[in-house]
Amino acid sequence: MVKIVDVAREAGTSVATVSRALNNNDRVDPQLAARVRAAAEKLGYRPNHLARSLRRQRSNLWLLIISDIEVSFFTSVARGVEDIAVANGYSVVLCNADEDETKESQYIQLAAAEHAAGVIISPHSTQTQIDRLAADSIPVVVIDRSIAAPVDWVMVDSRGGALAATEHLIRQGWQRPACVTGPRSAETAMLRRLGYEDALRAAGIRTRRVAHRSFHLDGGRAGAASLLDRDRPPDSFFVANAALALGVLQELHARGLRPGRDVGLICFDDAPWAPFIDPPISVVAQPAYRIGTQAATLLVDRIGGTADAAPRRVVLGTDLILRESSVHP
Amino acid sequence: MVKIVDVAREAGTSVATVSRALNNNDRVDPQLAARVRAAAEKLGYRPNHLARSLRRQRSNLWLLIISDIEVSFFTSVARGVEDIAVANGYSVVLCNADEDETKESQYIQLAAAEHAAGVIISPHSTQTQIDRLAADSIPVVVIDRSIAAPVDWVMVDSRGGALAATEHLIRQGWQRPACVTGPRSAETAMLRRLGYEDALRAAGIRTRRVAHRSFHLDGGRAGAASLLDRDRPPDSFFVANAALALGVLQELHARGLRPGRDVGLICFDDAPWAPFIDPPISVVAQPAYRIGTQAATLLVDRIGGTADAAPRRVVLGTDLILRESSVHP
DNA sequence: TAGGTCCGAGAAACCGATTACGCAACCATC
DNA sequence: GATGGTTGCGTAATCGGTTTCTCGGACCTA
Repeated sequence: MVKIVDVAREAGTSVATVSRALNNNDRVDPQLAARVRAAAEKLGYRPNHLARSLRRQRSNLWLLIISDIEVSFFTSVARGVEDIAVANGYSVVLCNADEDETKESQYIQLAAAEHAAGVIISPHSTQTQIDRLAADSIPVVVIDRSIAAPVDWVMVDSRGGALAATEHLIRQGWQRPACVTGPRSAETAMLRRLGYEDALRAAGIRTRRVAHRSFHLDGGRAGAASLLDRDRPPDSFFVANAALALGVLQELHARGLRPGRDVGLICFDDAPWAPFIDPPISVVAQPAYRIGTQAATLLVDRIGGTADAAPRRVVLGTDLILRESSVHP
Repeated sequence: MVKIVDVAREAGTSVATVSRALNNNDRVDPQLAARVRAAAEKLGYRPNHLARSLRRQRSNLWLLIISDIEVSFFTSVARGVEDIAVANGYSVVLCNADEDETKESQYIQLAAAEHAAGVIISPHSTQTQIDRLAADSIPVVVIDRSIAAPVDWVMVDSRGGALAATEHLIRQGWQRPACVTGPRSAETAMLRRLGYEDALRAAGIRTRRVAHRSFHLDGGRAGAASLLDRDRPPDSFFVANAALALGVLQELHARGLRPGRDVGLICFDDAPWAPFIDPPISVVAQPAYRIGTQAATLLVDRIGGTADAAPRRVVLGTDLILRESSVHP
């Protein structure tokens, strides 16, 4: 492993000059700098990131802490984050907190131990200890969920998306829309419920048909079943995420109900399979990749800029993608 | 940030002893060790990973270099890797090479610069410069594709899986199976084609119906179209991965052909949506999570053990999951 | 009691970069 | 021509741990 002294010797100069020439933040005679660069090139010198980070008290690693790596929404986010990170000379450590508070807090500790340059996190709950990062002055950007602490965040307009989706169902002619959403503790679940209720209110529909379940396939199935077993069952569903929607689809299928004919169906998240289900599913698409790039851009700014600039909040809009599952016959 | 000298002062001992006590690899008086641990606990001491890694000449980071982060196969692998890594005190840097040779080689450089403890990689091609890692004596485990270099790897029995899938189609009564697979340069694409051909040979079917396309939706659609436009078109499809299968589905749909009635269809990879397509898709399931844990386990062993132990190769079997798309009416 | 062995712990070197500090050369000003 | 300010570069301190080296004392043996 060739190190900086080797380059210095080759170029006939000191290590300080090599460092300055290669990081060109300081004044070095252009000719000398060229000689240094040539020497570095010739020897194939690669700076040791560990040494550099130790001295600088800051590595060039970002931690991206997401709640579930197998959810396509998060992988798209991750891709967006990574593209921007790499373009700015950072590397991304992907951490899968798995909806587990303990794991999440371990990763937050890790960020400190590795002296991460920054953290992007979709917090498990409002209890998430963002302040620990602030204590080590590690910049943070929060995604997907809002948070009380004064930090940058990027969110999607969940309520607005839910409103648009439910309005669409009603405009199609469905009379009794229901909402299958996530747990009350999840902010996105609540916001999507609220958007659904906004639409009902606007349309003068009194009966709220809401099921809160865990954000998984089983939850969707159970939620749909409980709603369909009511006295005046719903004729259409607004579902708060893709995993839930698969469960709802299962239950509908089991009861011989076909979306786009017997019931209406629209859900959050444009999962890659949504167009290929029969019938293709109407969705509220979240700009997942853009959430990633936006969050990453905020982080780059925050790292470069002053630490105490006012927090910036970005709310991205959703797109309504209409397919066949929501059609009223 | 509390550091090791603070702990030493608190415990009334030297930094060397603190280091030894906390890493308990050396003999320290148990009572003293307890005092040190108590002091560390009291002060909330967290070792600085950068300093440790610099001295040890090895960090506790793994690089996981995968070819496409949005493919569910790889996210499952990633999850498997991460679970084992974290259990062994490592953290995983997820690197998305995006089927791009340049990006891949940058990540390989990064592994050296960060003095990664190990690398798990699904190599872009046989040209992948694994040897650069060997030069820095960074342990490597290769996944998904085999490779000439003497390294550990974990693969799936692609050929066997393809054989089983095609045999199944033939046994169902389909007469003219075709194969839509990836580019010739991809080993998995070729192995799956070979398995398909093994089955044809065994059944005495002469006509090979094969389309090589890129491993994407568009490739699947184009491949299916070209096969269906032949004089004696296929009546069934063995498709080499899930993205291709979506394209094939599109093309079938466009021509009014329904899997499980007009044509047979089976594909590699049990994508999360496969059971929810109408009709549900029969698949050859790869044990993606287990590939991850296996690779990670090999890496842990390799890091701990001698560097020049003989390379170990693991081939995991596939599971045939039969749903409706492959049924012969 | 003297001499040898063993064990635990402290002092100091070390990992490889960045950077504070200081020196020398050069230029401009009075 | 002395003074003061720049500029360009080298020396050495520094980041925070781990590990080697060394030494003092306890223990054992003769």
